[in-house]
Amino acid sequence: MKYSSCFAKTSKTAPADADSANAKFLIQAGFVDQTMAGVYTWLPFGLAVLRKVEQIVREEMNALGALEIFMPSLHPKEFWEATNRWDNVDILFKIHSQTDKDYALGASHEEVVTPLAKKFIESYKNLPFATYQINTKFRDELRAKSGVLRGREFRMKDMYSFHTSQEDLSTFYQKTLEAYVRAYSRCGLNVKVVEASGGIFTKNPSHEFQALTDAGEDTILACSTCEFGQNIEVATVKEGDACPKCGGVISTVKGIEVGNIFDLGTKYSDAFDLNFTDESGERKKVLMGCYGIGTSRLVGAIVEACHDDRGMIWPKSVAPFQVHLVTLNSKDDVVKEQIEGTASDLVRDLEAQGVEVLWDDREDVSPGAKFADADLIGAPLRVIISEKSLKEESVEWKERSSSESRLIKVTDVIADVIEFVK
RNA sequence: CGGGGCGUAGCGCAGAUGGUAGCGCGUCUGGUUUGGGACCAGAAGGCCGCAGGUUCGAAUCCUGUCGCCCCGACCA
Repeated sequence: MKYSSCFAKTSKTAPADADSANAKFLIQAGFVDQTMAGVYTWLPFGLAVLRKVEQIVREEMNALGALEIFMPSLHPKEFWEATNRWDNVDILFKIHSQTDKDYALGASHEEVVTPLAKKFIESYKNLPFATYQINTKFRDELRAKSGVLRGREFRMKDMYSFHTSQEDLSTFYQKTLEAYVRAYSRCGLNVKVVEASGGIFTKNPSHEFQALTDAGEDTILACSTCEFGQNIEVATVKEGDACPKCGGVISTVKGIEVGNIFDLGTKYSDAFDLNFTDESGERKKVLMGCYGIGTSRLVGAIVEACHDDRGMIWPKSVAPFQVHLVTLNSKDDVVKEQIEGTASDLVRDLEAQGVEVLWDDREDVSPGAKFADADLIGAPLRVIISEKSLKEESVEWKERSSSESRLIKVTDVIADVIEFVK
């Protein structure tokens, strides 16, 4: 893709009121645009990242055997009344129609998926199964904040599982926990799995997935040596204590909650009378689990964890493109043509190999401005083609995460890039 | 929802004591430039968030209102 063809440009100045790194850089680099408080448009570069994150999550859910569906965001009032959440959930957006009907905008989808499952579950032979969607959620938060970390409209992957026994649910719950850790890891983010409150969902323990960074709004008590961690809301340990698992020291850290899983038990099966017939012909409640990953928040968390003072530093797996190609102008028309020719050949060959390239083809912009934009946008690899490099029959290779650059022969670039993006 | 801050050109900002709006960046034209956000000349671009009020006169004072950000409360 040519930079000049993208309408969403970078800005030299950061937005004045953005405090968090994700808001600052995502807006300044033209990845998102704020429509209103807590609501963002995902622009081409930002959408590319969001899609990659969601695809990774999708692959991990598919690997669990869950099947993807797509549920509506407009919900009938009756579904939310069935769980007493119409009047008791403050964050629920409610809509009144011209035909005098009430609807909710989906803040979550237990109320939709449970009646749905009821249509297909009759006996133990239909169980277990899990289904998920990646969709937009609406929550009337009192205060949106921190860029895409806490919005009123945001993207979320939510999965629901249905079981005949607690053992089966627990097994699936554990497998999901492991799949979540893999998904975050593939997105370039290290997370801590912590014990958390089940909120209004369940009395059973739940687990949160916390990206540990000072920008986080959650307080975590974590062992410095083993994986033990608890959200301060439910913590049975305090700072300085010995870890109950390994004896290490417990310390306080900040985290961004990028996922949460719940053992729902029969909470929703009770509300919607979701039953199955077991082997002996007895009617029993279906056991459910629900599992969420805020995918747009995850993008924000990645920025919080992966940036420096010049801009974002995308992990290869979720970068909007792998290669940021910069061509520098020459006053010599012949050399200029060589530079352009080399660049367009390189773009063509890389794209043929499935490598995504942003080519900064602007002619009226100084080298410094192009470098600053490359640092801001944060593609993993910057490749410069210039008069200087072509004299050595080379391009200049610089990784965003490193301060060193080196020359690579033009004839070797394709192979080296393919190796790099692997 | 309580507390605080801020709304002036696309972005970042300046506009004591009221007199009808300016700077930098960006944009457009022309020219010179080209390895870490180049330079010169010219130009376009504003209902000073919105609504009332005070005044001969309001970006400026008063009242209300809307919006954005931060802290807190809240948070599946």
